[in-house]
Amino acid sequence: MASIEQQITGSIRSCIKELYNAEVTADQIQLQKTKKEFTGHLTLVVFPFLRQSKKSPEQTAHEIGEYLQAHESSVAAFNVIKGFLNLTVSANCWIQLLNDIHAQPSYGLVPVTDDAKLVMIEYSSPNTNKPLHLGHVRNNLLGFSLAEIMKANGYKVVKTNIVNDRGIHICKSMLAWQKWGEGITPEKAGKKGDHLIGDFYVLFDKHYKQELKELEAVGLSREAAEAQSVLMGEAREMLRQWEAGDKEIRSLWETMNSWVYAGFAETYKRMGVDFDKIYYESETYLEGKNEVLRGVGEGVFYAREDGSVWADLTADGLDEKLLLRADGTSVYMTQDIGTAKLRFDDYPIDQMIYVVGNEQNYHFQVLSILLDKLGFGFGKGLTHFSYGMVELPEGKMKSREGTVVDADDLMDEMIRTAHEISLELGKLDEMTPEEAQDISRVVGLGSLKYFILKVDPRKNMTFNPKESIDFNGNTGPFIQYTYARIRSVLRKAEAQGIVLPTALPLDFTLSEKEENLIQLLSNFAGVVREAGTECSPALVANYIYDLVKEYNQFYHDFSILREENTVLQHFRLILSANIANVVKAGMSLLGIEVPERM
RNA sequence: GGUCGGGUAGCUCAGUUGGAUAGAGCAACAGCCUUCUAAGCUGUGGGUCAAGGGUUCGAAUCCCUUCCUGAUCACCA
Repeated sequence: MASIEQQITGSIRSCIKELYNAEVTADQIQLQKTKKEFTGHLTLVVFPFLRQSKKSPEQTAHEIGEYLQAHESSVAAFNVIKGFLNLTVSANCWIQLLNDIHAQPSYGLVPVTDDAKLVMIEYSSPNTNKPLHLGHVRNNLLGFSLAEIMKANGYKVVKTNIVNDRGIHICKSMLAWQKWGEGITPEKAGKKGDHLIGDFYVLFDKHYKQELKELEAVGLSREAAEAQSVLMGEAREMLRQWEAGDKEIRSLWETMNSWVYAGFAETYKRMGVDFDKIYYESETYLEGKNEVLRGVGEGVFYAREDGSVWADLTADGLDEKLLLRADGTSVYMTQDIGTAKLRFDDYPIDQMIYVVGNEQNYHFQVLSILLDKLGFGFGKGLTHFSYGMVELPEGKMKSREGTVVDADDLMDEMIRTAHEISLELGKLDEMTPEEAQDISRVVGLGSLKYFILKVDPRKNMTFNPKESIDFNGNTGPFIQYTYARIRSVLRKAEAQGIVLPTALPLDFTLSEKEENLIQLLSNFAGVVREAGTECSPALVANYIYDLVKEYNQFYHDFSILREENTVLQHFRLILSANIANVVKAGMSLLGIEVPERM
């Protein structure tokens, strides 16, 4: 079905040709939504055609308007204000459009075909020495939502996670456990594994700081103290033993990591995100080293006298980048090269998207060039989906100062607050404890997710826990509430024995607001498509809010179920049902559940 | 200092390929529960779109300069 816009655009082209004998392409025609304060649905900006018409803007607009009214069936009326031609689309066109939407169960979503492009999305990417925090929450929500949006645009999607499971950081936790916690397990401590390991990491840092203080007290400089630290020396030694494959160390490492993974799994599950394939750096970093050495052999990279390996990117406007240390060990970049290679060996990836914070913009710029130099065709095409930091009203998050917001605590807090507010409002009165708990979960997590996703990813954002759980305004609960109310109306209609037709008759009158609602509703497909190219869940979020707000404002004042005119009642129920469907589909693109009642 | 973001109402944010008088929400104040669910709706006040210049019929949007702010420029990940 050609959309109304496409149909009218076509007519405008013929019009320009006939009236002014000039060819214009479709993208020269600016057909946009008419602003609220003017009558009409679609507005044509005629300024670009003045050159062809050689007449005043008003006169040109009038001529085009008259032509369209005569030749284009969907245009019922027009008015001209300055250089703007406002077109009113006929009511039966809108009803036809609603019928079309109503006939499509998954309206707005593109089905995935066998020959669809495959896009891999990497997100989350935690370290195994501490639990997930607020920064990860934004990352996880963006990554998951992005995957859903890409699927809705007809892509095959593989969600992946690269776990940074090796390195000095996990050795610090392991060492602290050996020294001050031998024998403790998550079960014994009554704690999630990731939190337990995080505690030992903090414990290491505490003892390390104390040691530095003591060394500085006897006259050593900061640098000398750091160099002499026994604790840090032991941690480094442990890393060396790990790399050498020491059985005991490896076994401890596996045990402790398994605790962390169990903890992560719980957090991911509650957050509602998942992965199709998990990579571990302990399994990919050697591959990167091989690739770098191959690069040296091919003259793409070069080795210095001390044995370290570098890439010279000055020709690309960047500087020189280290790829292997003098002792032959690999760095972050090396691992990412290895991981990229393994992924492309595993899957026929057409596009690779990395969801990683904007502090790594430079890293991905370099990675792209390095992969390209190594001959990987996908290097240049990789996408770094970069997002800004999450700050608190009090200022920046700093793990060392203990101002980190833990992901588990945060979710607990949101759910608890949702429960308290619901209870206070009497919303839970007629529910079983299980139902009440589920609603609290859906609403609490929904408000958190929506609050984070509605913001343009590129921007740094302030997360205000108090405001986020505000149940008014542009929030998840407001949308969930409207959805629940529509569902309630539909349930009651069914209970009253109202049977909805599969299609509405085309010849009855609609109010202007209802026509606008259909227009807004029909934009869903376009928004999803655009979000796919722009990679922005925020686009979807703000669209849903607009739609829901518009619906609420209009339908708040009268009772659909008491409508006397049957056709009008059917129309309003069908419109409501389709808005509910679109809201549900849109929220699901954001990874947010909608409740049947609340 | 180099590179890359960001700067829109007191606060949090929208603002489509440049289009009409720049929009929401929060906060403040004033109304609305015999109504399909008041987690809602209605109304009022609130702006030099960081500043200056340029491009044109037309700029929050594009270009240049300046200011503020964030990230990055590690043999950390």
